[in-house]
This record gives sequence, C-alpha cells and structure tokens, in this order.
Amino acid sequence: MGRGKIEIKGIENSTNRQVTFAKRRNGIIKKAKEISVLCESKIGIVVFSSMGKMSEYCSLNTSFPSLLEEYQQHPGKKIWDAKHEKLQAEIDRIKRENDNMQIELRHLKGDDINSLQPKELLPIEAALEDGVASVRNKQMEYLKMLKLNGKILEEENKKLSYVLHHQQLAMEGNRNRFHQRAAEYVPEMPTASRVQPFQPNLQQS
Amino acid sequence: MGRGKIEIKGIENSTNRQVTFAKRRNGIIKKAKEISVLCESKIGIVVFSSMGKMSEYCSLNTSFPSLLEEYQQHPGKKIWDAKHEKLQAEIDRIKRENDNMQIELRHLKGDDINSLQPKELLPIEAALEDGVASVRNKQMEYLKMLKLNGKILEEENKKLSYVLHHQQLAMEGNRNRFHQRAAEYVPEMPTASRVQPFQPNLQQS
DNA sequence: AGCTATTAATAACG
DNA sequence: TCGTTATTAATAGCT
Repeated sequence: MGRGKIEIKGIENSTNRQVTFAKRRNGIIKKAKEISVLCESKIGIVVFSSMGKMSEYCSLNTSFPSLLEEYQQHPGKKIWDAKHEKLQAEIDRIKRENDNMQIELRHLKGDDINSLQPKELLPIEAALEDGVASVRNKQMEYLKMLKLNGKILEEENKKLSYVLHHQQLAMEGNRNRFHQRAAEYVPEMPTASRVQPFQPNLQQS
Repeated sequence: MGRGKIEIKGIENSTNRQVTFAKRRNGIIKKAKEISVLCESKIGIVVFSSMGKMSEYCSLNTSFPSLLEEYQQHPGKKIWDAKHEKLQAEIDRIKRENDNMQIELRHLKGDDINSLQPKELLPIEAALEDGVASVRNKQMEYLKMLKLNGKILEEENKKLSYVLHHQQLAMEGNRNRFHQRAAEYVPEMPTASRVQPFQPNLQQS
C-alpha cells in the first residue's frame, strides 16, 4: 500500500525509517482504537522507536495497570514476579547488612557484650581506643584553634591600644595647638598586619 | 476497506463482532511485526476480546517484562501496583537507616569527624567512654573468673595432694603389715567438696 | 473459513 | 518536516 511494494526488512536510511515508524505507529494506534470500539475489546500497546522514543496506547475503557493485572492472571504470564523477587532479595541483603552494623554498633556502645569471647573483645576495645584517640585529637585541635584565636585577638588588642593611645596623645596636642584638624592625624603603624582573627566554625566554646 | 464503509461503532451482532475482532487483531499484530522489523522498534501488545480471550504480541528482540521496565522508567508512568511501591519504600527506608548507622559507626571509629562541631564530638566521646568502660568491665569479669578458677584448682590440688599423701602413707604401712589389702584403704576426707572447677567458655587465656 | 469488491494505509515524491 | 497521491494492503460483507 504505497507507491511501490516493499520488503519487510530493516530500513537502512535513518530518516526514512523514522518517517515510516511515525506513520505506521499512528496507523497501529488508530487500528487499536478502532478494534476497541468496534469489538468492545481492551487493548494496550507500548512501542519504542529505534531512537528510544516511547509511544503508548491504552483503550479508553481500561488502564495499563489493570490490563497488565489481567494479563498476569493468565497461567505462565509473569511480568513483575521476577521484579518482585529481585526487590525482595535486595531487601534481604540490605537487612542483613543492617543487622551486622547494628550488632557492631551495640558492641561498640558496650551493649550485648556478654555473649562475646575475650578474644572478640580485643578488636572492639582497640576500635574504641582508636575512636577515643581520634575524638580527643579533634578536640585538642579545636582547643588549639581557640588558643590561637585568643592570641591573635590579644595581639590585635595591643595594636588597637597602641593606635588609640597615639591618637589620644595627638588629639590632646591638637586641642592645644590646631584644634580643628585633630581628626586628620594618622599615626604611623603597621596596619598591613590588621588581619581578621581566624574564625573556626565554633557554635559553642 | 471492505465491501462497504463502516462506522466505528460497537458491533451489535456477536458473531460478526467476534469475526471482526479476530480479523482486525490479526491485522494489528501483523502490523506490529512489520513495524518492529522495518524500523528496528520494540513493540508489545495485549488485547482482550469482549469474550475475555487474551491475545498478545511482543516483538522478537525484547520481552514483555523488559518492555514494561523501560515503560515505567518514564516519568509518570507507573504500572507497578501498591505491592511494588511498598517494597520500594521499604528499600528506601532501610537504606536510609543503613546510611545513618554507617555514619554513626564511622564517627565512633574516629573517621569523618573533621566535619563535626565540637558540640557534636561530646556525645560521641561519651559513647566511646561508655563502650570502653563496658568492655573493660567485661574483661575484668573474665579476669576474675580466671582467678577464681585458679583458686578453685589450687584448692582442688591441695585436696588431691592430701589424699595422695595419705594413700602413700597407707600403702607404705600396708606393705609392711597387710600387703594385699592396701588398695582398699580409703582415707577419711571431705570429698563432698570435690567440685568441678568452674569453666567459663574460655577459648584463650 | 475463503473470496473479492471496496476502503484504508502508506511509500515515494513534491 | 509536512502534505499529496499512486499503489498496495486490509478487511466487510457475502458465500
């Protein structure tokens, strides 16, 4: 049905193939609509083009899920049972992993260790000591940061005091001599080092 | 396409409807085969006649399950029933739980604590100290058990030595006097306390 | 079921 | 990419 007969064989030309696909897909969907109306039948169609574009049709009097539900009720027609089992297996796997972690956690917290052998206590003890060491280390780091920060602030304080002192001296001198131009005085001071004190993200002391 | 044009309307005559259904269904499936070959496309069709008879087609290069898998990966296309979503939700829930435990475990082991605030380190430290205390406690318990066990064995040893000593004395006496009946001698001794030494399940000292 | 007059789909072209 | 048309394919009504 066209300007010439064609062989049912893969169409090499990509453009041609896509055009043919679009036309025939529309044709099939039209036929599906017709059969569903003419014969009160339920029909569902899913098509993927060679480019991966999806098209679908489902007759009006039903829905894909219920259609597939009905499909699956036929003997030997399993669509999602396999998927189901896969999901269940995944759940089991993760649950096992979960349980192991839970046990490890409880042991580290000192719970449920009555059933453990002395030999089994050793790695737990070692891990705990490691953990304590790491945490203490981190805390020391923060402490050092705090101290450093204090030192920087102290230093800064000294500089500010120095500036303030000189300014006061200058202002006093000016009050006596020039009076009006006191504000313009700028003392020579190493302002290059006016750093922002380092601020670790401390939400509490 | 037929001896006369027809309206797309439900066919009342049942026989006619069934005949038309069979013809058109074959036509659609033929078209489906053709499009899948011509355009390298994947297509799946499920049809139910008004009598409930199911027909299906799935292009050769795929399968219904994989087709539907691909279908539901599109946004808003859900064919899986509630069961599936429940399983998926369960997986997500457990995975989240898993992740949390993993983080907690890592923190307890002293990993990944650089991102923590000092405030957050405190409970970890406390938990670790608790854990160490519990483990040490348990180890002390085992130690006590070992010591107790040693004491019991020592005690037992003394008793055995005592019996042995008396037996030896008796035998020597018998050798000199009755000679034959030495084996019958039983020294008066508190045998009621011949307990089995307590055996904790120690696989190593 | 099979046949065929007729309509519908569509391949190639513009 | 879209519409047109010559031609083939599908099928309605009949046997």
